[in-house]
Amino acid sequence: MTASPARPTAERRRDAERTRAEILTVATAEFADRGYDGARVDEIAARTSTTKRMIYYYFGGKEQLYIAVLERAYTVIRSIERELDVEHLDPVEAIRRLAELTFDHHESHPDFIRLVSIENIHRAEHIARSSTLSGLAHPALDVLTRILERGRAAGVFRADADPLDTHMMISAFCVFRTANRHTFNAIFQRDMLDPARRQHYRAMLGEMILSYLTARPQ
Amino acid sequence: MTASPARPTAERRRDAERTRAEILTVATAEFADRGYDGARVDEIAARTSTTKRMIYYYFGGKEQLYIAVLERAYTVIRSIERELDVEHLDPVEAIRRLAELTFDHHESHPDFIRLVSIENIHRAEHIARSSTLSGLAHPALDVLTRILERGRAAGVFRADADPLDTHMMISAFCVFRTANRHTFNAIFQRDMLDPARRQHYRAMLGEMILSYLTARPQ
Amino acid sequence: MTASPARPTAERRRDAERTRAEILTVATAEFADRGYDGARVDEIAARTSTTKRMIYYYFGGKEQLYIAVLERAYTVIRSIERELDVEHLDPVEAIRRLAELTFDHHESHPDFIRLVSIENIHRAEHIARSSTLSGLAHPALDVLTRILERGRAAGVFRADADPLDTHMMISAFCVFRTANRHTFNAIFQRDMLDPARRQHYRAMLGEMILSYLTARPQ
Amino acid sequence: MTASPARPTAERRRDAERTRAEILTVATAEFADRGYDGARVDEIAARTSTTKRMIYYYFGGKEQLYIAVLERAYTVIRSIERELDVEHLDPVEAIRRLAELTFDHHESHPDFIRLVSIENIHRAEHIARSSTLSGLAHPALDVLTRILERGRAAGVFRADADPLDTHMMISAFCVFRTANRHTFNAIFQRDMLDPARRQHYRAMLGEMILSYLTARPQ
DNA sequence: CATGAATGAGTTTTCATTCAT
DNA sequence: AATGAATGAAAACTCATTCAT
Repeated sequence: MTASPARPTAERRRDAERTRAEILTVATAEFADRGYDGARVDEIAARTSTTKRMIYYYFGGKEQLYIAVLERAYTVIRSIERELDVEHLDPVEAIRRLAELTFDHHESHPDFIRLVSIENIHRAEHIARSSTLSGLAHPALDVLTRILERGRAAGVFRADADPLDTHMMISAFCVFRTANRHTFNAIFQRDMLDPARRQHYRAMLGEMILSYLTARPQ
Repeated sequence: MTASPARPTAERRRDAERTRAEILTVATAEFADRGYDGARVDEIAARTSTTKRMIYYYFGGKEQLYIAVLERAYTVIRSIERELDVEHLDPVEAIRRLAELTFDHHESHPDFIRLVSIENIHRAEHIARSSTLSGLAHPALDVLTRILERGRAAGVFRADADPLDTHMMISAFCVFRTANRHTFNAIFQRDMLDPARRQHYRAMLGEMILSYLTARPQ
Repeated sequence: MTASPARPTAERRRDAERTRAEILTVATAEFADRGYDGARVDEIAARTSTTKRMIYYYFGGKEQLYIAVLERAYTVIRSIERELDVEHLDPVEAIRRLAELTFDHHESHPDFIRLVSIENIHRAEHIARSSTLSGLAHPALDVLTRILERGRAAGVFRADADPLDTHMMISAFCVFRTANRHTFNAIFQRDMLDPARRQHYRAMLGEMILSYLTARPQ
Repeated sequence: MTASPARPTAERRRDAERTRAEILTVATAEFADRGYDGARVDEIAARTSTTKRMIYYYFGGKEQLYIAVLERAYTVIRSIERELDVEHLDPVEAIRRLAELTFDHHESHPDFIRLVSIENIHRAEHIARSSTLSGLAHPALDVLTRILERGRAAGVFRADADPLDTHMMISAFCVFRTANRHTFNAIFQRDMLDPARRQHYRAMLGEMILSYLTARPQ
């Protein structure tokens, strides 16, 4: 009867989605910045266009919000990994390219690295609690698996090269550079994220991984 | 009522030192376990034979206690590094041995690794605030510097091999294995600290470092 | 060394005890007045000479405070019951006297009756959680048991008279009069606690119990 | 989009009535279960096929909903009382039968008893606020009045037997058995609602009331 | 009639720190 | 050197109710 309108349900739902997303974005920054215990729900709310109440309305509590943050962060990273396009290269160049892209992704997602560090401090208990996170695919690992197979078949990679080990070596280097930047700099006065040293580390990673993969096992 | 027994000054000083040390030990465990913000002063006091008041008496507050914990933790690690005795080996074997011993030290000091992660979350602001920590020597780095020099002189190591870069590669691997154990296991179902895989990782680290150092720069 | 004084430890402990007791007294009134969910920790604190923080310091939380209130209330009632001195009377008079004293106790402890009603709304879950409350003695029941035995032996009481049943009949009457006062009055316009009717109800209870106990089972 | 089908007014009214009734049923359970302050509007809405908004639409608010719950509960009980059909019996048997039926009604309406307890905690303020509840007839009391009159006329009942007092004695017993079930059981380890003891209590009530009514006043 | 989103004001709880002796 | 009691400020969380459509 009433010429209702202006804002149909679909539009309002979009608003709700936007509110949820805004909270999530702000919460990601806050949790990454201060850790789970250091983060303040009040602070997250204050940096939002909504109120603290909405955080509880949409997420239920601080912990669930944190889990939602982790879920989104991992999902984003995984979707980036899915863009990896290196399989048209020969195995050696594919690995180098993969390592470099991984290096780049870590550098451009410091919040994600921090969230992972924070989650490790909590012994990954929140990941364990999230079915979303447990069931996530590993695009980068899949790509790596295929490249290593090709390289082994071609005889350029050592026979015992393992995808997950290789992934670990790459990750270790990239994660350490970001996650341990501050203590490393404080102790050794060397900023691993100094742009002037970026190319150096990027090349070093590729050589480290390739020299390992192309070496004969001892 | 009780006429408190006359205790000689020296004895009382020893008691004080013991109390301080006890607090420090408990605090190390608590901070490593829960992070700076997650740690509870009450909890530390409760696990101690003294009272909360003593924490304030001896250390001044939670932050200073945390800094004292960091200082002791770094000092202990450094004194372990000072024990390194690899310089009688030829450069290649010395590096392998150094990497393996570093690997072992990381494995046997998980609390230290956690404290470092925690301190990185706080952007090393407490280390910066501590003159003790800024001025600490780097025995491992000194050893590494001398070995690399010998190796380069002998022509077995690449000319551009840098001590701090090498130290970083070793640390990255060892730290990642411990610090990121939980998320890695949650995501990939592989426990990097599984004793059954220990020897595998230990050898892998040596090969990775040596294949890099002995490779020709590309 | 310092001529310490003014307030020795014992005295301060007494203060603490006084603080605890004050909180308990105020809390008893608040919980009895508004029920568990209706009671406000803030309100209890406000009516106290201490702060809300002290409630948590001494009791741990709202629920534990409520349990402490229940424990004290039951303990007080039991100590009153222990004063019962009716066993020098012949069985009939002893029962009448016991009923009358119970009647009096209920009338003078309306808060206790309210707490019991409230606890029943919560299905006695807090009593179940309190070891103190589960293990409380029942002086009134013990007295009753002995009187009924004497009466049965003398042939004045019916053979199937049971102490707990008798206790229940007495309690039902006394509790109902207090606990259901308000709805009864709202529905029937009769205030069961009107002082003018007090003696009437008091006598009625005695007759009801005694006529039952002295009747032949049908 | 969907051209909502033309529904005749009568049908919509019936839906409305059904919605109202559903809310009332759910609310009765929730209020009886948790008390006025413990009940949650959200919870009631969630257990309903409608939304929270409807509760406010139909009832105005939590308090009015609670009053509506009380009104329906009392109305139901009164209509049951109106079914009482004991006046064809001789006075003694009529009283016994009346007591037993009251006993049965209490047992089969535990939610009603709980609501009455809850309302007493609130000093019957909501009943006072409801004109419906104040003006309710008392069928049971009317029946009782006539039986007692007959009995007194016949000389089998004591001259001072009062209908409302008799009603109170019966109610006290029946209400206590249900309302105080939990604390009684927690304290004395006797479940007054154990089906095995049902007949015992039922007979006991009749004897208690009749022995009183047939006794000579003392 | 109906509904999902939103919210203000309150409510419980926590925590590092200090006081008085 | 030591201690139990105390505390203010802030933090997380809750709930009945209303808004906009």
